[in-house]
Amino acid sequence: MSKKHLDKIVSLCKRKGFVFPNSEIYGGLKASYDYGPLGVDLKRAISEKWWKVMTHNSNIVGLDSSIMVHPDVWEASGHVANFNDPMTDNKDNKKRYRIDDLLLQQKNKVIDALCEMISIENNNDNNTIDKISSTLLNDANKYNDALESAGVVDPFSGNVGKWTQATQFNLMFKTNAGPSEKTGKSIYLRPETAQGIYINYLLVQNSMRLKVPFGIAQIGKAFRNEIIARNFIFRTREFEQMEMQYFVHPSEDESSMNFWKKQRMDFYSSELGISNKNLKFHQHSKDALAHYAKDAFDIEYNFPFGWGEVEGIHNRTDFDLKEHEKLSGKNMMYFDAIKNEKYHPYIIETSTGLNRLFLMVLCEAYHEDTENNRIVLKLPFDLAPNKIVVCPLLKKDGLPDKAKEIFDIVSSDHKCIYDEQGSIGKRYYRQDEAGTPFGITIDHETLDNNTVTIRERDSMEQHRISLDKILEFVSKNK
RNA sequence: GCGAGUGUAGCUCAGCUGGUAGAGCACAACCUUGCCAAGGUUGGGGUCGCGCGUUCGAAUCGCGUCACUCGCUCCA
Repeated sequence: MSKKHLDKIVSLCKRKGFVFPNSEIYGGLKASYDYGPLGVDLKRAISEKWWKVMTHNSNIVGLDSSIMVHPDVWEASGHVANFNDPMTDNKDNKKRYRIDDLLLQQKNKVIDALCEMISIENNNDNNTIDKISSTLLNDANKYNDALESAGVVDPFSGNVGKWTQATQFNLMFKTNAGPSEKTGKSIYLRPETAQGIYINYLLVQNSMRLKVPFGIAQIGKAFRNEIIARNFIFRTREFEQMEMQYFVHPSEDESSMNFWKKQRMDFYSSELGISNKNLKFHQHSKDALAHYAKDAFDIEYNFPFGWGEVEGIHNRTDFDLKEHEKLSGKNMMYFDAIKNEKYHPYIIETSTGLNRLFLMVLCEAYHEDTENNRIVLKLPFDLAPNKIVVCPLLKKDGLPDKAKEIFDIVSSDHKCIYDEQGSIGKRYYRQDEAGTPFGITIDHETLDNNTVTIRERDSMEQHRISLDKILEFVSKNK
């Protein structure tokens, strides 16, 4: 599938009511999209599949925690410290660097010069580096040209760079709780839903009388100030996560990791109809691991723009629980009454982006049927926004009345749509493009003997069946 | 954030070196049509992303801005 396909999918999404650009009448807002009537149904169908697969398992329960939480949560999680990296650009070649990364690659005399400039001692350690970068940031105006005058070399060009002053990139959205800017408290919109699970995990465990291993599942919005937001709905600043955090005994972490890797990969093929050839695992290398992770796998999908992550399966160890215990001073240990043992469970995280799954499902379903000159969205029946289109063959002779009657009956079991506009072929094609799996057509014969033709979207085959066999046919052929 | 490109009707686009907008599809109404788009008639819809400037006059030129695409960069 080529990049051109993405353009076509974007256009189809807008035409058919799946996804609209947000705030379009005001010129748009970067990387912000709205889900239209068909889109919201598709998105909901995907999340319902996930919810069912997760929480119908007896030892996984649901949670809906708040988007806004106590700011200390993000101190404890490491998000405040780890995602506020001071950056600088080299104006000569437009390269951008994290200042700490850059300094690590400098000769000692350069670091010495910087230390002297900001009057600290050079201990030749990471602490010194951190101190330099935070000072450059905090007094950005004063140390405007510090990097350049200290002779900091651009590793790419090998020359001293023309460095801009240190700039902070805040990955978290900061806002104010309380009606007054002055008295209110600065808080963050959550950058991941996981922390809401961790801070509640003992309450959940107690109230549901759960024993390790158990899981907590949550679907909700998260917010990140991505530096680049691109590829349609693939990376947006506001997005919806579906996370399941699985709490295990520390000795069980690796087996649990393997279990969930398989479970999650299977989900895509068996529940969402994604072809295996378009899916793969990607293991994070040890030095690319997040600050909390011991091991991490992504599930990637072959998007029109290349392989992209749709889910992360991470071994987060006991890092988060221990950090929360440290900062809050509250016990975060699980008590195993049978073994009479107290410990911090390890957490295996499965974290997926609903919006990405949505895009993946659309990319997978999109087909150009050149033989019949039509576009078909081959969505699985369960995911299709509309299941059946009901059409009178002609807009006369009482056929519309009969069709509406049938529409009412079938609608009680399946989401249906009624269409009498245009030629019958045109109406079929319209629905093919929206992914509607079946079409029922009412003709004069229907008036005589209560039979209709039912047409299948993918094969375009038609069958004559009696009215009372519609549901049976649909459930057999979906 | 930097660089390049793009921005005209719901969608895809045309509009030459400036003279105040078009097509196809889509949509709506009516006719036609007895099962797989593109038949007929009629109609709705655009201050040409937005702002400022140059000009007698700008969709067309310049600057700024917003958005999208691509490349760097970043990515829990």
